[in-house]
Amino acid sequence: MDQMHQLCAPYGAVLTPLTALSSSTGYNLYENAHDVQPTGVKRYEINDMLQKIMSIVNERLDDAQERKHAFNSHSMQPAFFQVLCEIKEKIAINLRHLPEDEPSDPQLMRLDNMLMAEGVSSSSSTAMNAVNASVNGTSGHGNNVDSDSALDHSDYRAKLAQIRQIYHVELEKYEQHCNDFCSHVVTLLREQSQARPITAREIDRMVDIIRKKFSSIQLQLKQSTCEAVMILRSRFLDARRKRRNFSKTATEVLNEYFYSHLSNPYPSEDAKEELARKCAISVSQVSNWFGNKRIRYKKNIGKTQEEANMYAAKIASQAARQGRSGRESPDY
DNA sequence: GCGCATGATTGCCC
DNA sequence: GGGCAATCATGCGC
Repeated sequence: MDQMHQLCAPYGAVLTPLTALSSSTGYNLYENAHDVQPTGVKRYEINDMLQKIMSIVNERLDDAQERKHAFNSHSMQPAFFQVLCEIKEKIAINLRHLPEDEPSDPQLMRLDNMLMAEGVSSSSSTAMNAVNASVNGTSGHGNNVDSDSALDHSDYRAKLAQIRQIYHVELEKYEQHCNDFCSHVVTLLREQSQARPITAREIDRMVDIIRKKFSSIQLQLKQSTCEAVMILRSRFLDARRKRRNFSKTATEVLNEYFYSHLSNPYPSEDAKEELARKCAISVSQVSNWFGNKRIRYKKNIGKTQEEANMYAAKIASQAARQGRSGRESPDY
């Protein structure tokens, strides 16, 4: 914002160095003993002009138009402009000292990624896909959903859609204000460039600075949105703790695999996917099931022996049937 | 309502 | 990252 202050500073801010520099510019304002300048303009005229310039900045733009026009058409205006150019050169308000474009903020990138992943900052169709993926994700219910959880899901979707809507409305508002402010500043600087040296590149720089300021506000908006999504998500995840037992068929399929691979009950990723497909559950649910099963089998090996025998007999009879029909035994 | 079964989560280890 | 062990939270039969 310092650069903005420097560029938008009242004319008075550069009038003090004007005195000091006047002798070196050839427009010595005060040293003439008879109060007459080399151009034939008297000292009181210069003071009068400076006073007018000073007062212009305190007036409304509309009210100042006439006086600005008078200033621009004044015979001393080109000389004054030249003085300001040289002053500017001396006090080094130039682009060499302005910082180059900064790399993308990693925090902003993280927030953007999260908002994209949650389907908040992407297009609407992609957003709903992301929401659906989030709701029916790998660690979720899979296809094992009932009407209660469906209600939870629709509630989650509705709330996420609400967050998305608020986010986009606010974002649009910020962008609108930013554009309005930028165009206002550009107009102002272009107008001022008639009276003092302001290059097009400096105006562009100023617009960049303003946009960066507004992007910091956007960052806050993104942070707030992320927080809201996280809170909503954590509530939904809590709700997902309401587990549902697997279907009888699913449990049988899993048990058959477990007891037929009792020497090494560690299904490969492919086998887990196949089991997940057969049982209509997710791969992570299959992993959970086998994790629980291994521990509980080991803890209770005597008690589960009966179950093991039952499945062993079942597997043997299946193998016998398949042998008679010439089919190969299923292998995950 | 109680106790057990069971799916999910968490923290730790390798 | 996968597996183990402990634990939580819920389902379910009695």
